[in-house]
Amino acid sequence: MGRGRAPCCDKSKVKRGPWSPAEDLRLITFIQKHGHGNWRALPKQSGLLRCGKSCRLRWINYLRPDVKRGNFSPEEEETIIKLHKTLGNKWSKIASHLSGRTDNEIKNVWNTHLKKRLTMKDADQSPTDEAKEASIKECSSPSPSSTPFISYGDQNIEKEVGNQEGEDCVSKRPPEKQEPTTVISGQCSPTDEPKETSSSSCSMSSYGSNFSNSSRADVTRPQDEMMSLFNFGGPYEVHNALFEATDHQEVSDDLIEIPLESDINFWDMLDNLDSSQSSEVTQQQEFEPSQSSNFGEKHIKEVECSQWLRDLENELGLVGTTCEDQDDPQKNAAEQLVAETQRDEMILMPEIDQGMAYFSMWPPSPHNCDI
DNA sequence: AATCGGACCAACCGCCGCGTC
DNA sequence: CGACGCGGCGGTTGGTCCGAT
Repeated sequence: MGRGRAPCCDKSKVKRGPWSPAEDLRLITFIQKHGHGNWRALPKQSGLLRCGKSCRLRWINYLRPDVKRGNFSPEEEETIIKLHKTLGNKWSKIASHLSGRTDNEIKNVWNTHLKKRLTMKDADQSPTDEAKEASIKECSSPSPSSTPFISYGDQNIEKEVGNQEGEDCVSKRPPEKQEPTTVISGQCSPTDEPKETSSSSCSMSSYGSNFSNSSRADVTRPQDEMMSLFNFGGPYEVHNALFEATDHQEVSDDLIEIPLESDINFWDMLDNLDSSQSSEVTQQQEFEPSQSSNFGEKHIKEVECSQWLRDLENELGLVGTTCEDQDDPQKNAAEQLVAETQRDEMILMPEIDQGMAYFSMWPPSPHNCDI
């Protein structure tokens, strides 16, 4: 405390703004392999042009396997309201009681509608409007499809919320803890307020991904759509298996075979495909080759990468490219991909298929997403 | 069809607390 | 014991989307 605050990173050398799919993938892959022991060092080790804080934030708020996406269920909202009553703006504490929810997300929900809802209630002590109905619904008639997500297993919720009457709908709900990647069926629950449940929320479930939920942004943002195709959960279902292992720093390589930082070309290819990617600092500059050798699996990865690229090219119809050489084929594939991508304004989307990652093209426009 | 304003959310910023040296 | 580094937290902002006009 009271110490001069050192900047977390050199802002001039890091990329800022929205994360690209390639960056997400790189971060995910790196953390899968190595965990996130040191956030500050992570960007350099992974080759990301981001500050460690940004990586951490991205991971915690979005990429983490157990992060839950989508609309908050009425039960969750009720819990937030109650916890906020006692804890105030301690978003992280509140988040700790809502499994899969991040403080940032809770904060957003609070600031966007919960706060308004409460002020409406306060303004009108005898509400007869929608707010009242909504609140009644929330407590009295949870839809069978709207499984509560609250981690009621957190027994200390009642310690911290000591003044909870215990008569509320929340406390009456069974401690039903769901799998982190379970589809959030409540999104389309009839109990949801229409204004907060976009119709597209439901339709997105047709993606076949658990990332089906929710918010408008989830539906329309390219990276979200991309991730829905990951076959990941959470947003990234990558994981349940993967990240259980990651947390223990032991990831079996057969789980996901996305070429990691050992192949700069791969990441460059991805980065090139991302039109928004800044090219101020090259990966090569930031990432020292010696680091890649530390991983000791370079050769294996090259083979895997080669195989991966072959599949990729097959997937993309880029047949005819020889893949015997490690560099040129990749480069050719990348160049073709870049050309095609730029032409079609498409972005490479990865899929994980039985341990083999490959990419499929996907339409960035929501209009093209009616699968 | 175009414009505008609100809603929403991801990401950034700066401060704080804790652990380590 | 103080300086430093790092992670975490909460507030705020900027961008995007959508509905209303």
